[in-house]
Amino acid sequence: MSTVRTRFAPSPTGYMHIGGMRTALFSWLWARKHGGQFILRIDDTDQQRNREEALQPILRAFKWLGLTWDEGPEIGGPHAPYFQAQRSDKYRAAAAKLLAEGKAYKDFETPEQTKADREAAEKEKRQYVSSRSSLALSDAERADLEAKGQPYVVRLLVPRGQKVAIHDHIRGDVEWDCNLMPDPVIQRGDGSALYNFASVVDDIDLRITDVIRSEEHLTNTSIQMLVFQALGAKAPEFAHIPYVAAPATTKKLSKREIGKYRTNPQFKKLFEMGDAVLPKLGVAVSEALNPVMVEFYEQMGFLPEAVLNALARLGWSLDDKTENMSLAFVTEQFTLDRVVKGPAGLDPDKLLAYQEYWMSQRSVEEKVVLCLPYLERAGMIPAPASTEQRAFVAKLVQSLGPRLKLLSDILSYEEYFVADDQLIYDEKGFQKRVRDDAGAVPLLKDLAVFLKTTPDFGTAALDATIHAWMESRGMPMGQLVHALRLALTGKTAGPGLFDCLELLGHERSMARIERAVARV
RNA sequence: GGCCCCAUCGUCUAGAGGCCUAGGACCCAGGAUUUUCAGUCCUGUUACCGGGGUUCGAAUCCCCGUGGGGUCACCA
Repeated sequence: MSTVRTRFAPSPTGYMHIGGMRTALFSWLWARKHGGQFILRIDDTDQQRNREEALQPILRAFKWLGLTWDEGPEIGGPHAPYFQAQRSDKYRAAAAKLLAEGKAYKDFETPEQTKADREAAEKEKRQYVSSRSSLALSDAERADLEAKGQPYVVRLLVPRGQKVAIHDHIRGDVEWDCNLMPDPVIQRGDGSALYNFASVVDDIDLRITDVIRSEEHLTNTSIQMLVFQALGAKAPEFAHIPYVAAPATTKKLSKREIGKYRTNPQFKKLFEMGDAVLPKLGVAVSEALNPVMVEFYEQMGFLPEAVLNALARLGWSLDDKTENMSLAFVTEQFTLDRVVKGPAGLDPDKLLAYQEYWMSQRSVEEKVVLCLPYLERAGMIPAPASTEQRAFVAKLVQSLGPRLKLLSDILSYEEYFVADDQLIYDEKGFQKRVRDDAGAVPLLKDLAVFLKTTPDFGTAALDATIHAWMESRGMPMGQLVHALRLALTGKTAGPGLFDCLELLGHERSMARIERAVARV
């Protein structure tokens, strides 16, 4: 049995589609599960733009998620080049071979004529098939036309009177009637190859054994099978997995619908999170950076394992209960027969749930390392953070605990990074908990006096002393908590109160209490 | 329109003839814990697209509808 070789063949479009990523993941999993190779091939046949730049975000997404490739851009391989634009001679040679063997023919019909034929067939409600008028030409006539520079395309001669069939790993047996297929163009007038042809030539050349791709290619497979046959090559195994749909729909997730997705009830949340966070990092939700793109999730501070987990569970399941799975585990367990047949909508809520789980698996130290760049990019701490700052962030992350869901959530705790006189208050909360609460101000004043003589500002010590202090006054903690939190952080919610005090320390806590009392 | 694919809670899914008065997770709603929030722990609501078969028995097999989707290029 030969080694399993799968491939993913993106076009360098400047971003990585999350649905494409899911397809790539399944392909990667299949190769890795079998100890085979995963190849990245770039379909850049008609790219005018800067390839390098347009390719980077795609490679970046693979790297971020840890989906390594064995052959392809940056690393090359035994079947280089891996860019279709650099392989045109191979396609031309293959086309010439088919031409010589009579399995393809030069079609001198003008595009206008072909189009008219197609439309006529449509009007008469009959299946359009190629006229093959050029096939009736004599060799002399053909030579004459070529000599005169009459442009032509090369079409594959579809063998009439038979069927093409595949045994798809997910769809089962699927077949098409060749009598209903027009002869597909495999080479353009300018000599360049078309996708359905180039793709097959490459799959043969790269020794691809398993083609795992999105189901929108299912129909293409009929043509490709004929090309494999014409080229005398063994066709690979096919697995057409369902496409990823927009949240709560069965429609293919598309970059063109981004405007609509903003109002999609499930998707909305993600857009709003992006709007709130991304500007702090100096970027913004855009055509290239939005919840359809992998990079969005990276920028927002999702963990790779969360995105991977969500993607793996989109259209695939292990059993009736296993939800949280690492990439290594999924690699071990992945099988194509457990891929669901229907399209699956991306579920932002579920993704968030996986994110919470995987965040809970990370140590405080790990979270700190991952959060620091966010704070630095947002300018909340100076670029190379000092040892003291790192220690402070560690303490904050520790106190935040499960409140930190996305790495970028750290950005919403500015109150721990601003100067005391710059603190912004939740005015509604301040009104309710401080101004309108008759007991609040006197209590805060008394507390300030008491804290002056409280040297130990550790959470545990504060917990004990303040509880005792309140008890001595015959008051429940509830009386103090809200007003004090508002005074210290300007907010109505946050980490435990004693954590807030310890984080800010003696001096800053005192200053903030005084400022709060003064602004009433 | 032709061809092809698909169809279980709101969502992601389990289910390969009896284990199904359909299971899990997310979401949602209650409750408990708690100084707030978050978390955690309980509890709860909600689904087999419709109609015919086959069978002692169908979510599961077959057929027909219906619905959804993909694809029909000198795009990939």
